[in-house]
Amino acid sequence: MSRRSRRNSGRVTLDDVARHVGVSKITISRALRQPDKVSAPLKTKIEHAIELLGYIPNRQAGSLASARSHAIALIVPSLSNGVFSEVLRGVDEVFQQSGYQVLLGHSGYSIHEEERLVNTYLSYGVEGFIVSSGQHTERTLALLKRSGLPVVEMMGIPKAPLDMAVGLDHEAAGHAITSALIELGYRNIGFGGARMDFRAQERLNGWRRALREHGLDDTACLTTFSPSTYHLGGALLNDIVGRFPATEAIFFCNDDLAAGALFECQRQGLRVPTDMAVAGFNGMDITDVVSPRLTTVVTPRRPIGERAAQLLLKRLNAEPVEARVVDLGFTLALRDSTSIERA
Amino acid sequence: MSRRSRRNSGRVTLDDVARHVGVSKITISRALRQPDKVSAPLKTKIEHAIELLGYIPNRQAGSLASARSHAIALIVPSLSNGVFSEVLRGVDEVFQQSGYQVLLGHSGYSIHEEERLVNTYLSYGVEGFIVSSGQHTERTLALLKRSGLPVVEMMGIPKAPLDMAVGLDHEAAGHAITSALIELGYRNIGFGGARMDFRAQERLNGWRRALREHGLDDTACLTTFSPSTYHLGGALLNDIVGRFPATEAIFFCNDDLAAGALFECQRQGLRVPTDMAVAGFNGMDITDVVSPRLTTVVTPRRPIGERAAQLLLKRLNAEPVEARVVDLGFTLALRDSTSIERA
DNA sequence: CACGTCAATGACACCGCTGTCACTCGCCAT
DNA sequence: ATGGCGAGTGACAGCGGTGTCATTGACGTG
Repeated sequence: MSRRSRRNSGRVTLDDVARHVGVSKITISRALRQPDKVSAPLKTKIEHAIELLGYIPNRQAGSLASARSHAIALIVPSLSNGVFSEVLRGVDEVFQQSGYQVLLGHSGYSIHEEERLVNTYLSYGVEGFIVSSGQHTERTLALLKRSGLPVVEMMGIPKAPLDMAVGLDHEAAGHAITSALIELGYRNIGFGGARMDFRAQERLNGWRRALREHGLDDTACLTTFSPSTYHLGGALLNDIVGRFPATEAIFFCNDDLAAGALFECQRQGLRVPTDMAVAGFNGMDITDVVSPRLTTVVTPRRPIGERAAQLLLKRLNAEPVEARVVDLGFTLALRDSTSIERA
Repeated sequence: MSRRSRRNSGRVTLDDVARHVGVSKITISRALRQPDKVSAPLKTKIEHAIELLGYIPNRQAGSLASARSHAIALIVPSLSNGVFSEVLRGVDEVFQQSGYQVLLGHSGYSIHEEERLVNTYLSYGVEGFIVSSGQHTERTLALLKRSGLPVVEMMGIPKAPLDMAVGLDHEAAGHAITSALIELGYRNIGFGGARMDFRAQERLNGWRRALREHGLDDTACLTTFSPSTYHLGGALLNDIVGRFPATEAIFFCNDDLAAGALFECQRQGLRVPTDMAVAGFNGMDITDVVSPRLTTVVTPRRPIGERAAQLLLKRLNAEPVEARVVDLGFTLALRDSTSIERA
């Protein structure tokens, strides 16, 4: 009697469970989704049958029938960058018990790969997006707009948000740290950048504005689009020192570069901060354990993830969202690597 | 005429495209999946219509109808751990052009969360799994077995592989690095471990075996299940030195701890390796840029990811797999942090 | 006692796509 | 002229669930 049609996949289905229990399949479906609508004894029998048969619901079929995927997409530029793994943790925490599945993708800092991912996730029927702020392709924008789905851009604060946004003002942060260095007495301040995405560029703009406001020179700037590594931090340091020997301090666009530069200084016997002051960006763990401890801009990575997830969740539940754009700010951590004890 | 039934989601469907072009929907489907079966002029018209209408295929429907999801699941313990982000890169690279979608999940080192993820991905109808080796729940094993899907365990070499496996022998690696330290002349060698998962435990076992083989003391061992951090590396160093003052060298179960210990030494003015030798595990970038450079065991993380993906892909394509278990080995990097220049 | 109400369950169509098989038509070999 | 063949296209029935509405029977109420 349990003969299967030719096309049947062989998996245990709702029908199999229903037949085993002797009820209709819709009752099984209800027992799983609206347990209070099914009588207790029947529910118990159904649970046993499910366990016995090893039934696993088919989400594809469920989503198709209900036009609900209960999934959202989170697209980050990189998964090897510690910055995003903390954001991810924040997002995960919020969505953990929400009943939504988080589909995670990484674009490798490519807006075309991002576009591909958006397309893929749309074809999966996700109900919302968390993407990182910055540039998107025209097509990405069109896809998101046409989908009508809620979108949260995170990390930066876009000038023209697609929908919602959570992050911080990277230009202001770059300006703040540079101003602090100036206040400490540094005059020849360089900039070292790698993986110059939109936000790194903004930090650079802040650095430049601060210097110009004080009538200081803003030529000691070296950047590359290569991925950021410790090694590259050391290389940038050497390049900057080589080309701009007067440099007293360098603001690196992230902590990896700053730490790499610090290590290079140690290797060369350059004293930090006496011979060279170094500042980073993000406030990663490493800045707090090296000697001297690294000055940096602490960014609220995990809160950004949490807040982005909360915003999206509210919109998914059709709850009102107080503010569509949330600036979570930043904190300056002025530490030993830029101390004032100079000659 | 384009009136929609009440249940229609409002999205553009294959039918909409078909009506627009004036052919049947199966032809549109074919134009997308088997382009050579559709005449050239028609194909062009179809492409235009798809572009114009903004049609995005519904993967749920497609998977349901074809009983193929073209997706595989990759479950790693952690996404903040740099080790796995490299594995991930290897996997991604192989699957990039394969037509398979990689669904990525992280278990947070919890076998119960892993079980939940396996269940979730099965309900998505994935066609294969890459999971990390080590302990699994009974239920996880049952689910995987019952599914009949190909499974690759990666990182370690399980004694009883579920199906396929790619990795290295962590016990042998722990033994090798400890033996190397002994050969260098160290006699009081400690072990510091955090996030003591299955593989870290194996490294510890290797450390112990090496010491015993040489009649050396194996009590200077401190471990914790807490997540591994730089800070914790420093704390473990202090604890070990405090409780086992004779310790001359410490093998840490990963590079984060080793680097943290090195930084703590620097802070305290302890000379490395003269006062204390330090070794790590994995060969992360940082080991190569700090001063002194850290001795470590270099593990083939990216190749593990690539190989795991290749194995899975072969099985998905029903190609023969030469070896179900692949040991990719490891390399000792004996560097300055364990140099022989002792007093 | 008739009636409305509510809890519990079922029947049926449909979500959007693909497997399968059938059909049409032009062309070439016989 | 006839038949066979392959390229190009279509009809139909699912895939495994869920939305919607109907049905049944027990119970409380005036």
